[in-house]
Amino acid sequence: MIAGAVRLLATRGVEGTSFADVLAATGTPRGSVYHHFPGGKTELLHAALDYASEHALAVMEPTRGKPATVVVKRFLALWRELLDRSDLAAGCAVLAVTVASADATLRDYAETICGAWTDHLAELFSVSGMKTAPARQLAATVIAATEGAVVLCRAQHTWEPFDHVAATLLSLAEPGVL
Amino acid sequence: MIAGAVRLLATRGVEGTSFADVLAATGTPRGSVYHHFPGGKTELLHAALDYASEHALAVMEPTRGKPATVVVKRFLALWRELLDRSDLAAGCAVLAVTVASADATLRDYAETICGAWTDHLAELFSVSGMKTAPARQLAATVIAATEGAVVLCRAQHTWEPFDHVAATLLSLAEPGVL
DNA sequence: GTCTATACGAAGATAGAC
DNA sequence: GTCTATCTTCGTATAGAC
Repeated sequence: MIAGAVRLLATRGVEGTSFADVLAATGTPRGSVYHHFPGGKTELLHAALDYASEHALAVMEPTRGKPATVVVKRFLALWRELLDRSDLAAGCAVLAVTVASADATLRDYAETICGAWTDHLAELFSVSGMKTAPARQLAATVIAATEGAVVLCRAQHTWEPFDHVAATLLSLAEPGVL
Repeated sequence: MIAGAVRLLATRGVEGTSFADVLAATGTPRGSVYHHFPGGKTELLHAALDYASEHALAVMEPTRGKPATVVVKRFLALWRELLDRSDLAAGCAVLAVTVASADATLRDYAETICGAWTDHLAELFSVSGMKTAPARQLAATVIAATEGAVVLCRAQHTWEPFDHVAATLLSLAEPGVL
């Protein structure tokens, strides 16, 4: 059910992710929603963000110690898979909450996740040999450009933005560029 | 009223932009909404997207013939102003529609706008002396990274992502890099 | 735990008076 | 043109039976 919420969040946004939709999409019994999520929709979306965030962090982790280009490649692959599986319809659940949630608690949690992603990516770059400042710059650029590319691909129904951004980011991750 | 809709769209998303909110934010009389916008909310948001798109294109235009770094600087300034005026709360109206609109007509219009932005930016880079392929790659990267940076700044309440991305994009726009 | 039924509010849209 | 009143739909949340 949490995974279903993530999927809906990523494709239709916060307001498009109603309980009815989540239930219909996952086949979950209706009567037990507030049994499992006493906090209602906020709690469900909170769990969904958590799930999405952990998944992303877990995917990045095995690249620890590898060159920066490998880290970037793995990060790009994560999002390429998302776009591919959804036929360019799904995006980032965290971004969806950031730009369209009325709930300040949820937006704050999205803030935490974004910060964690940046820190994690920057640390992976540091371990791979980059100095702290360029590592943080590269991390911010990679996350921003990738998130933006995903949105553009969804809008334009084309892989072109993603391919262009991927090429650019990989060249930026080459040793000595930043 | 259209400008008010753009503002709400950029800060709260599609579902957060109710007629009541737009009216309250702009002081428009309530009874005449469907007089001016017979198509209802869809028509209002359509007009809002149009307005936002034209504004962006108009801001870019005076950089025609200037070096690519100047074009990028002006584009970045456009978004820096938006973030600054809203204290890191507002974002891109077109992006908001792309990620959270149930209306396929609106999403399609957002697609058109994204395409127009990319084409326009790529043409400015071409005029400034870049070859077609790198011009398109730089255009896609600039738009994606900037849009992503705006979202991250909103999420984290920090200018850090934007500053990092701005520095990276400016170095990418230097002659001969791409 | 899971169900049905229902209360409650929000928001889009329409009708008709002025 | 602008207003008020109202209809309708939808989504969250609760109550209570099984």
